Amino acid sequence: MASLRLDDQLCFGLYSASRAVTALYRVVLEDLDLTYPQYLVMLALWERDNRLVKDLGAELSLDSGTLSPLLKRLHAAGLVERNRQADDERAVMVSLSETGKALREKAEGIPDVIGTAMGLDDDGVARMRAELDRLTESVNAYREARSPA
Amino acid sequence: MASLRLDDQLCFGLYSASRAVTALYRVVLEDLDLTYPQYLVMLALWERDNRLVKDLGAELSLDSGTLSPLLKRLHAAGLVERNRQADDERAVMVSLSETGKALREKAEGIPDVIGTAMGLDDDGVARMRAELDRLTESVNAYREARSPA
DNA sequence: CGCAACTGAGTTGTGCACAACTGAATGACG
DNA sequence: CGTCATTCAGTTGTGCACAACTCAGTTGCG
Repeated sequence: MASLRLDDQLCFGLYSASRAVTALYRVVLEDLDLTYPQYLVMLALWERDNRLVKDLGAELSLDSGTLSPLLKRLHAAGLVERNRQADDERAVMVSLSETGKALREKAEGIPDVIGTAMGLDDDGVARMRAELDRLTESVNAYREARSPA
Repeated sequence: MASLRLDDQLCFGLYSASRAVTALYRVVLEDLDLTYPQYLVMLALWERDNRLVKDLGAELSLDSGTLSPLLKRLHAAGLVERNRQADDERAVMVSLSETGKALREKAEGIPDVIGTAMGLDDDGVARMRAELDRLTESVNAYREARSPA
């Protein structure tokens, strides 16, 4: 039976874990002068360059209200270029600059550092990821049913 | 072997899950006119009233930079009182108003709604909470070792 | 064609999260 | 007793996250 006690709640555990991981990234990403959300955008671009703002938003579940200023900062840091599409003037293509591509080298070691800090073996990581994905899916489905977009 | 691929990463799963749960709370807490962090403070006070700002901060791992304006908003909403201690003028005691106490009734149903949305049985919740707590602990220990307070 | 509906990016405003700081109150110690 | 370090709450500034909105560009459709 669920109660209103703070320490019963899975949600608080999730919130705490997420903040703890972000705090670790803050330290690790200091070298690269990136915040965690900026690092996520860079990850997406390192994986596949030349993306529309819309597509980055879909992958990270972030809207233009978050991405526009974030991309402006990445541009100011010299890491990405932004160009409107010729065939659709509404759309903006985001591309890595040479500096942005080069930064990938400095990021190579990060996943292992984070992995070590989490103290999970590969199985543990995979299991937890699967559970978290299922949880996200379930929660989003419930919310969308209750509060239709 | 950890890689820089976005969809490999446990951290992104954690970040996504945390945002999904917060988005669900946003809908559920609409009735109470509370944000999720405000709800956490109310939970802490419903559990034990009359707390110093410092103690709330310790329980929720939030500093005064976050709590001071949040408590100001809870006060403006008529839910809490804030009074400086007579024996230590630095400390501020946070107490529930009658309205704040009464709001608890409206919150009684929330844990079950969230539980249903997450689609986990009691065992699943307990297991996940344990894993998340362990993860938080491990990550915080690593970070504190690497970047001493 | 004409125009209404929609789409994509951006802006504005609110509220967290956190670093860095201020300033008053307290405590420790020679 | 004096003074120096510490503690506590609050403020300021930056950067997400998100709702609500604007506005130009595009599409659909009669």
